[in-house]
Amino acid sequence: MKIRMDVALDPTLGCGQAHRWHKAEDGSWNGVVGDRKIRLVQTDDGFECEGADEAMILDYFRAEDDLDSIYAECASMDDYVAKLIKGCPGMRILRQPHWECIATYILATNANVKRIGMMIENVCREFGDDIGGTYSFPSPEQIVKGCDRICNCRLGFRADRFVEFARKVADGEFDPDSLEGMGYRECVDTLLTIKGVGPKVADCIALFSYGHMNAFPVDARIGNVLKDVYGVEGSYKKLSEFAEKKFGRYAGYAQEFLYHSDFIII
DNA sequence: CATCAACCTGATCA
DNA sequence: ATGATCAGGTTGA
Repeated sequence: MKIRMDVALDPTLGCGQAHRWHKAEDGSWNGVVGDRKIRLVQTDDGFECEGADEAMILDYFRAEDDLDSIYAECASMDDYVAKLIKGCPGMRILRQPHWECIATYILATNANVKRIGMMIENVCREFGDDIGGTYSFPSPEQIVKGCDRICNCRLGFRADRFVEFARKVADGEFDPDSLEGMGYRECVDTLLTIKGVGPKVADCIALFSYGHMNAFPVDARIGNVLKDVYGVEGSYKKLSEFAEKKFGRYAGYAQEFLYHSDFIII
């Protein structure tokens, strides 16, 4: 199926916002979203897609976002970001499934990207369904049901938090869909009630799953950029407030460009 | 509210 | 080779 869209798959799927995509040697992108095994091939005006229906993939790529106007607004807020944008066109923020996004980001604490990906694959292999050479992201129920095997996933101190969250969702105590209509602040505050979700992870989830484009996750790397480029440092709250003022309602997009400023050729 | 050590594990570095 | 250090942070004191 052919999808027409202003998008560059490499920065969008390779930037680290989603963890289950892998670029094959032939240049195609293979990944799993929920229980769908998907293959994408970049074309001049979008991409070729196998494994997902059109509505699902348009939703996942936030097809309603007009990159030109978003980039123009980001660029108008800051010269440095403006330069980065020119060097990295077609980068889109995704809309990841809520449960999957929260669960995976609970694993993303104090570990490097490689290990995060490894933990996620372990979880999928252990609890998910075999969907032909790879595994679906497990449901909360699948995790709860097999939680005595969690040690096989090598999650370390994250294991308890991960299982506890799965149990809460399975029990209906926490409903990821219920955050849908919330504003940014309420969404983040609700996410912060989850054990294993702190301010940085909450912002990642708000941005990558609930569409709060003003969210600006501050991790170690972004902290360095803010210090080196803008001369600001301090608490999460302080940096976060600086970013909100500096980059405006699309701060999340600005964050993505700043995060990868090392790799973007200006 | 700000600060700080401890935390599983696997990779990297001395 | 073997031990120290570090990595998309969060928690609890």
